[in-house]
Amino acid sequence: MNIGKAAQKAGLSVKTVRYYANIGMVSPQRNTQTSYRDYADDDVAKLHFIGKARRFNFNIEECKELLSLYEDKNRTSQEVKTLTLAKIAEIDSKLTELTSLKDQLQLLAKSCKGNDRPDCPILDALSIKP
Amino acid sequence: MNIGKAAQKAGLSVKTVRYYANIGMVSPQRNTQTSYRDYADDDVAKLHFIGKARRFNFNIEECKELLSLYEDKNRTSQEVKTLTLAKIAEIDSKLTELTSLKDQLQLLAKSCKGNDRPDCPILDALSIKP
DNA sequence: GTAGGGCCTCCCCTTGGGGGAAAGTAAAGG
DNA sequence: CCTTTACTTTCCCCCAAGGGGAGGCCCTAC
Repeated sequence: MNIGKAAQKAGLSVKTVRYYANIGMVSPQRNTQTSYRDYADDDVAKLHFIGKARRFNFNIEECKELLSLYEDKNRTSQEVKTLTLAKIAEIDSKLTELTSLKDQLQLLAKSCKGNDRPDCPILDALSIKP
Repeated sequence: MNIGKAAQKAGLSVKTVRYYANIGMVSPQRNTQTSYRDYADDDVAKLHFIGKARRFNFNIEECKELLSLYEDKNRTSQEVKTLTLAKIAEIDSKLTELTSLKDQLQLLAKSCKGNDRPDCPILDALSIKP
């Protein structure tokens, strides 16, 4: 099938699917006359797989790893689990960081009256030396 | 002072400081002979202010807003507080999203034995249609 | 025949700078 | 005074993960 149909089936944009082809992640056959990309059902399954992995915050490089594991019938489940745990840890540290930021901002916001006067503890905090 | 000294005082890289000059966020004087940027203490204070705001996850455009409020002695504290609350809300929605991702990944990881066998519920989940 | 839509490649754009080249400048050492 | 070294300048390319659009084929429908 053509790229438009494949993209639609996989729930991705045509641009995205073409990008994945360009970086060699999902390489469809080519129609020799038209040079149109020709996606098999198997390709669409991969695209769909990648789409889900991306939504789970795996980046392109990690998606490539997952995809090669997905295609390797001899992989161990441990290999996949390791990647997943690493991703969880990564998300966790991001969560910690964001939570800390939020807490600090909330403290600042609470200390600021938010009225018509110019004195603002938030700006004061941002100007304090280190 | 020269850019290196200013960057060091502000705790930023020279590249970053030059970038902020290029986008018109902190515009130092120029030495007319050498065309070296010449940072005043006031400029360094702004750089430092921006550095802190960036660490609070404010993007460049928001930093510009904060900076103009910072420089405007007639601003109301409400204007600043509004920006801060918006940033808190933004961080909050990011937290929600990441937490949901983490929960889903943890469910998957828990269901995967992580052993030498090839059967892997994680990959299975990624291949399920939607 | 021609109008529309789908597909192709190619190029520029995004954020917030990083890396490095080529060339001018300043400060320190012999 | 001369050289070396450190600093600064502008300029250009690079990152992720595509998005937007131009210009040009290809196919189908009317």
